Amino acid sequence: MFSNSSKYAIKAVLYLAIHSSESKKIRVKNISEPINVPQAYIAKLLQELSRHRIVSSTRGPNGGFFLSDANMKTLLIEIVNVIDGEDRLNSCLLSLHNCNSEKPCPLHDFARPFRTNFIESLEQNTIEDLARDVKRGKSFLPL
Amino acid sequence: MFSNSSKYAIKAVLYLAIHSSESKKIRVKNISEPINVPQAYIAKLLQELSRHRIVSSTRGPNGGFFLSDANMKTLLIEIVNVIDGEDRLNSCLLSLHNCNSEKPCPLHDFARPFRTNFIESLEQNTIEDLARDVKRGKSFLPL
DNA sequence: ATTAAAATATGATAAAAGTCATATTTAGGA
DNA sequence: TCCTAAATATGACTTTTATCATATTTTAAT
Ligand code: FES
Ligand code: FES
Repeated sequence: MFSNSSKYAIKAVLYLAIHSSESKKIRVKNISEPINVPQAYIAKLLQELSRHRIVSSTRGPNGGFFLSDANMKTLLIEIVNVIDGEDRLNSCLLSLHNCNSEKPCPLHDFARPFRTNFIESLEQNTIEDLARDVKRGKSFLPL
Repeated sequence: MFSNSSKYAIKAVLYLAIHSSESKKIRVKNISEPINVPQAYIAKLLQELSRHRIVSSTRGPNGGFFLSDANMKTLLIEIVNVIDGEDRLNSCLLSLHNCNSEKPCPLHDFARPFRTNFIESLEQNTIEDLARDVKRGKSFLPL
């Protein structure tokens, strides 16, 4: 479904959503441990996310990563698209490329309802929404 | 969702379901082309499937692969499990391992209803069912 | 029996995904 | 201004997945 990298990215951004703010930056060392991802790996992913303005960062002493108010509105699909590319979630289950709902492949109907639904969830929900669920005890960490 | 190998395997078995029989064996050369998978690759997968009695085969002249009546009853999940292992479809979206419906991770509810449903389809439908859909014009090839 | 045609077993190579290492740049504090 | 702490850029290494190649075994036909 997601690549490993996307899972890591989501975990990292969610961690920042819950624990960081403009006035409380977190450095990569202190992100990697609680989300259980190798430091050098998550550093690279955060840099990529930063380039796409999905997370914010400042360098130097007391620098680190954080989510701005705007960052909190990031849709989950944006994170996945940046890391995995736009095709991964949409491609045919059997990788047939000229298939669609008019000419569905033999597995199309097994998965379509779910997939549509799932992708819509990713398109409609923000990081802020996920963080809120956690705060309300609707979903759980640790990551 | 599926690995490439699983997709190939499903395509190959489905092709056999539609075109082969005990009295009409098909050799690997004549499977690989219509399903659009490299010959050496699909050969290896068919051997693995054969070892697990998901397809049948005989060697020597006029040999080849085919599906016995029993093979036609193979559940789709069996193919996937043989090729991808049993965990791939079931693991948490964020790869958290101590998560369940009691303590769902932040993405759990996005995907669970659909995933359960999808896996059930794979557990309930056989290759024969897929082939029937194709024959009835409910779903389409080519692979 | 001999030969040829097929699957089978085994392993080598290539490409992609995941992981690690390090030199450079930026920003803050002494 | 100079030093230090942080992200950034770049690239090397490792593991997994995908792909290709080949020698062996089995079976059928002559
Ligand atoms: S999943 Fe194959 S046609 Fe839609
Ligand atoms: S998908 Fe993560 S807990 Fe179920």
